[in-house]
Amino acid sequence: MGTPRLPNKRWSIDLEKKIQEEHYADEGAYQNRYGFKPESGKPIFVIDTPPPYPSGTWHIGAVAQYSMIDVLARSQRLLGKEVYFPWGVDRNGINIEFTVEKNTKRKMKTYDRAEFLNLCRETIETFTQAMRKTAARVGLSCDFAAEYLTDAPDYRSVTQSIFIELFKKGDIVEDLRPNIYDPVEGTTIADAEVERIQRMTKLVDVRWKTEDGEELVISTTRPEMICACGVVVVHPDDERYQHLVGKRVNLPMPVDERGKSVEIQTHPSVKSEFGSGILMVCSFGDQNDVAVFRELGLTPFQAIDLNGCMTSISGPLSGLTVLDARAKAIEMLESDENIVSIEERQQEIPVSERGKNPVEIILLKEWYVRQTHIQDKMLELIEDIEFHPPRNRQFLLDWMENISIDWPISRRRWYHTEIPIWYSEDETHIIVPPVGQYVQPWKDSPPEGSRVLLRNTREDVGAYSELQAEMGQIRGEEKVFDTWMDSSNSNLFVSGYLNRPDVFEKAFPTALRPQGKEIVRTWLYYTLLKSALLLEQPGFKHVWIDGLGMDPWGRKMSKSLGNGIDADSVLECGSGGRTGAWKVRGPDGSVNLKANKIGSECFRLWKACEAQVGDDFHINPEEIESKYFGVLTKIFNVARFASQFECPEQEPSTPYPIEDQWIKSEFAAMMTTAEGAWKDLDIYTATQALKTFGTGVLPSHWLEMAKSRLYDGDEHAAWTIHLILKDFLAAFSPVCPFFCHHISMTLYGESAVDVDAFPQLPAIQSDLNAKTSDIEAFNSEVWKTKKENGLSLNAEIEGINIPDSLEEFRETLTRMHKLL
RNA sequence: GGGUCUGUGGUCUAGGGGUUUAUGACGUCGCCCUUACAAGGCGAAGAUCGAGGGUUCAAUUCCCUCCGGACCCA
Repeated sequence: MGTPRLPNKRWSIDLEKKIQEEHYADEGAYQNRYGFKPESGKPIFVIDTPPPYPSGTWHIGAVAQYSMIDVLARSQRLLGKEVYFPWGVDRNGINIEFTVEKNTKRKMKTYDRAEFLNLCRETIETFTQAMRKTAARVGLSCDFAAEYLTDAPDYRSVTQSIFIELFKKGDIVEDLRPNIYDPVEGTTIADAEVERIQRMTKLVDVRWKTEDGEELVISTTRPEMICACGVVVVHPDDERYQHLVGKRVNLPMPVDERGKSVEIQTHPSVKSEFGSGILMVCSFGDQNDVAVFRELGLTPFQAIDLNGCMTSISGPLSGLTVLDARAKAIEMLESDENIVSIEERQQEIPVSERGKNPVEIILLKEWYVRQTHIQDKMLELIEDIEFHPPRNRQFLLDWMENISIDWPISRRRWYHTEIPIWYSEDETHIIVPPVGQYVQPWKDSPPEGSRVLLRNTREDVGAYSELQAEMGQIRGEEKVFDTWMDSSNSNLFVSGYLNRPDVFEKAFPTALRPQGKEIVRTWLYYTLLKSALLLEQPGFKHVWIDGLGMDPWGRKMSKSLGNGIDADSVLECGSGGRTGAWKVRGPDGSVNLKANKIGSECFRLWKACEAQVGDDFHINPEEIESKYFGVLTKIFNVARFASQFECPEQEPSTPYPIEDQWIKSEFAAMMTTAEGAWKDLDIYTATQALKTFGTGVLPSHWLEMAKSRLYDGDEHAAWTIHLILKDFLAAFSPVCPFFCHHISMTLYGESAVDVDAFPQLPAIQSDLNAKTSDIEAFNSEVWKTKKENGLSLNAEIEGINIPDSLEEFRETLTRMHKLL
């Protein structure tokens, strides 16, 4: 026995930070420890981490989730896998464009394109730096040296090459179709980017006349769209209007370049109880109009142009914005006495998620990824993927069931990956770059190795260098990709597609996709779509879909609610003796939360213990500290206690006393559970098992039994405590890596985070494990009796009987409790 | 408005027809500085398992409806 080799009396945030800094400081050592070494010979385990989008603050829920991905990465290393835990940053997209516009108070399209891109790049780089810091502070063991940025040439070239590959296969098509369009931002958007808001609108009852003079009334909120009306419909079962079906009705507004009347037909989508029960269908007032036009085989009109203004078919409204046109249409209808009534009513209108602008549906020639044809195949492939938790597979299936149109992927924005195409002067040919080459067609010429394809049939007709003269004045595509086009390549990119074919062969399907449940319909779906189209394979072996971080009352954290909690404030809480304080708006006014020490280890332990994968979790710093900091202290003290006893050079060859056999068997049983849980990506079960053992039966029962032997220099006891502690730290290190690293380095000179094979376990003796509850009950009873009799715990006591079931433990229990 | 998931002491959680007078943790209360640990130990109180209906000899567990929450969609 000597002085404890762990000098600190307890775990602290300052100690944690010091260890962390040392850990990250030596890049060589760090890379050696956590870098991806595909040639190591171990089974490859690639994690397709969600590249975070730097926006200035990293949501604490996302940081918590990311720390759990780190737990998965570390636990797989512990199980002997060659883990690739990439650090990627998603930097494409409209968010950063908006940020720059806001900061400079200037709209994107007033800039020179190259100048604007530079501003975006600089801004996003500062955000990225802050995010890297937080990533290190929460203890991520990513391969930071291999950082990838989705706006960097190497990543974008993969996106472009995949686009070309899919185009050649016929899975990407160009077509004139109705598109959801944000006229303010000047771009098409996908279904997934539309949201709806409530607003007041005028519902106008307009008088129409059939060609033979019968009057009918049609209610509409969009009278300016009358010029694009293709048909008037009634419900097939509506008795009131059967006589009208087949007749023609005159448009109540003047129009140009089109017929002045339309036919009356039937359609089941009409709600007879709404207004008069007669509906005008225009190209395109809403999604239903799109469906009716398609079903009835009508030719759509182009009523609104790319600037959100009325086109020439609207006659006197032409050139006006939609809102002005609506006002003028009402005015004109009124002066012609064609308005029966106007009613103010609340209505839900579709707006763009990013700009909150009312969107229009207009006809545009855009690029699409075909997806409706492959749904059945995808369903088949997805069956091979293991979901964690299994029920979250349903989110994906539900979304897939609702896929009815192809995925529009072109956008009229700038800070995105460019569509890698040039068009010949006569528009019949397209020119594409060679694989792996990043191009910006809006400013560059086709690079060496570019090919010429027929635009319609995709047939390769030769090298651009040879056909250049025939192409005439070529035009570079100005449009860019939807950012999901980039993100949905992440698993291919990190698994080595195109860049490391040798690795890709072993690494695909990607071992694990961890993500939040809110982006199943986008990131997960689009990624699986790509894998299905390109490779006819499921993209992943495992998909791990976690819940979301909520405020302490279970509500979503948001700026408008004022209930957000900053991640850095929690991770830094307790450093330099500073306490943390948070003012959070709750359901009944503001609440002040206080904590003295949290840090990354406690934060990670909390998330690991608190919620099963898939469940939403409440984030309350006070709770994190009170429930989990004590666990660290307890385990730290067990180690500190153990550290005063030398570990024997060799395992003693004589038989172990019964209590040592018992605790080793208990330990083996617990570790078996933990190992199974780690294999199963079940953080909760593994951590709970370790925590319960490490703070419960080990210190409270066995340590008390073995204490006197330890003080007496007993080799069996010393060997046992160190055997258990060392392997415990290895198994616990995925959750609290710096904590375990520090203790194991101090005691054993080897780091728990470097263990790359799950420890060999002692034999499980189930007859001994069966005694555990009796032992715990007996000990409790003795402690209680001593307390009731006012005796200190190390006082002698008489009159206590050891039950028959614990006969084998008679000697140790007698010594432990000083029974007489 | 629709779909999916979810609902166990103040908080988080285990259990998934009878072995349950429902597990454990935190918090609360009471007692105790017992040589690793008061960031500890012992003990106590606290839940009609969201509400109502049904199936069953038996429901916290299965079914239905409703209510709350979350995610997604319209």
